[in-house]
Amino acid sequence: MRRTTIHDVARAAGVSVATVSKAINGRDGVAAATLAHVLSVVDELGYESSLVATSMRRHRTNVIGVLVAEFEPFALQLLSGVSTALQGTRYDVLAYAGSISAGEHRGWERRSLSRLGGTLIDGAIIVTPTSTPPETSVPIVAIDPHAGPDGPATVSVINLDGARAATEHLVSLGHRRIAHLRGRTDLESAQQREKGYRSALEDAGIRFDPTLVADGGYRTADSTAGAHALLELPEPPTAVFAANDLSAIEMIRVAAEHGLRVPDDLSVIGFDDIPNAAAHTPQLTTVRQPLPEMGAAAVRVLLTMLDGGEYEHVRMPAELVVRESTAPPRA
Amino acid sequence: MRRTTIHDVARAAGVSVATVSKAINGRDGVAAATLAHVLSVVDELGYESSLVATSMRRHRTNVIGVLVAEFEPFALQLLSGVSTALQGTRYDVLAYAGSISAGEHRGWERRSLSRLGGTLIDGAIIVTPTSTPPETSVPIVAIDPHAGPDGPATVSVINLDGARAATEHLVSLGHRRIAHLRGRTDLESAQQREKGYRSALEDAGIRFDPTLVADGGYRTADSTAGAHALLELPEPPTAVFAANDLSAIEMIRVAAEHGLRVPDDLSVIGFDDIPNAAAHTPQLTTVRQPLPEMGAAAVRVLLTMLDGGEYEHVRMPAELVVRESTAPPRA
DNA sequence: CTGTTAGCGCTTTCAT
DNA sequence: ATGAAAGCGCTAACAG
Repeated sequence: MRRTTIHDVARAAGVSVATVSKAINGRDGVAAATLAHVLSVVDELGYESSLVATSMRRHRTNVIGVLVAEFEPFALQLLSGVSTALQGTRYDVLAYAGSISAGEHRGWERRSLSRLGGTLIDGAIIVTPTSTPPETSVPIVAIDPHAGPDGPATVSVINLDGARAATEHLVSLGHRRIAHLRGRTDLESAQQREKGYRSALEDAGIRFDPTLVADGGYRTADSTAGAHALLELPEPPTAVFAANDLSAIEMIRVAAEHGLRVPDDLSVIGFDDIPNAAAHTPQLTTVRQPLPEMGAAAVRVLLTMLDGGEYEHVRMPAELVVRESTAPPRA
Repeated sequence: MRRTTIHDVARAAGVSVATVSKAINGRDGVAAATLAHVLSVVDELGYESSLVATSMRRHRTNVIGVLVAEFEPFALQLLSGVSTALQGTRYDVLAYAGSISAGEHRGWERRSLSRLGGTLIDGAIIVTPTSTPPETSVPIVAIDPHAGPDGPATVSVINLDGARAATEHLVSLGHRRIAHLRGRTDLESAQQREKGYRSALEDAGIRFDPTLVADGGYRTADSTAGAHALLELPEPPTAVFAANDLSAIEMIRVAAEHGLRVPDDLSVIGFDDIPNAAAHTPQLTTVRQPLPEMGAAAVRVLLTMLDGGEYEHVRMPAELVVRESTAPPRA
């Protein structure tokens, strides 16, 4: 079954494809009678122009791309905000997970951008890119940007303050041996969170112990080893600040494997406040990022850029949310 | 800044575009030396072929489309499952919310399908379509299908049993005046859930009262009026079975406006078990749909179809999850 | 082994 | 007011 093309419409209406194109796009130079007739045929045949073909000729599609490495909860929440913010505008959203078939994780955003940009999408919102995107054919804004030299537009939370708040919360509960399961170290967010952790320790007069920092990479699977390592330390921590909720949840799972209960035997705090954080047992204490709002902010910046406006760096506050996974250390 | 095209590569490498194309796609008929040279230029220039242009010529893109009306939690969870299931295959995922700019909700899937199908995506997974999709140029599978005559492939939960379980749960707590905030009545799922509700009432010897059924439409905004109507009845219900979690949550919000607390003054049960259900206060009692698994099932069916296999109707069990939003009626 | 050519579905000058 | 033709970036015959 072949799709209906503009040629089919033209043939059925007894006019040329050029006329059909004009009729559909409201260009003038079409007689009222012809217009009505063509549109009725379009309707009858259920014709819709191919996004691909249109995109190729006209260099504008009215679709915004959200480029992600994979559809994990963080990206999904952002997407939800982006989608809501785009209601009532002339733009549709298209979300693309470009690293799935590629296998290769690094550089996925460049690949996606090259494949979609300039055609198909008018602008892109890139989530957690693995590098600072190069000058591209379309405007882009990065959410949770790479740590390299500042690319144009970014939206992120004030990670340093968020991490400080998390660590201070643990300190205030009486913990002294506080570990950090860190994030994807190529991202600015992970670097800032580690920095916030260290600075809060310092302020509390706690000596920084490098053996208490393990890699989590922001992903469940990448956190397992680090979580084990932390708990198998000769002198294990009584609390851990995980760089995001996914690794916090994995931390808790691994702790259970070691016979440790949270928060009784170990306090765990995360970062992000994905929907799963509050749904988890125990409910996760975390630092909330206003994900939908960040998505909306990215849309705002991007639309401004598409209208020829200036780019911007948006920073939003992160907020400590105390729930059940943190408690004072055992006596 | 223009995007790098195959012409740029050809020029830089001093060969024709045809040769570049062959080199990139591993076709034979290219000398080893030429191949190496071309690939090095490709690398240097950071060239990636345009998905759009490729799609137009070759009628295959290795991308699967997930078509949704909007990115709400239900679709997002499904997307997550789809994405995971596609790992390790040669397919990428592209999610498209086609009704955003259109404004018009009805028929969004036909529009999306026409715009993307045949080009851009090799197959589509359509979430809650507003009609039975017509024979199309690409294989499709519908999740939570329309109630019309069966289109080819579908994936859904056994809604009737799920709804019965929900209603029976309410009955077993001692409720007799049980309302139903129903879903999008054009969907099979909503019809089956209402049917399950009525059949469970009947089995319990409770006379069906049509004034206890209000419209919710599966969306927060569409549930508000129905929720109010139910509570303003001369003889209001003591429990309500909301057709999905979004409307259950709205039901609870409206109840609070009426000074009613859940579950003390009113029991509310939802359907779906979106992440927010467990995160809500009070935690929502609901009927769980295995959303990620359903997404994965849809992928499996679609890949089979893409390989020339037969379509299938997958039905999965729904499971009652008792949490905090239901309790016995007040004495 | 390499290049020339046609054409995917559409929009846009430019003739008529 | 209408249509013929060129061309967006690419691939697949086909010639050389």
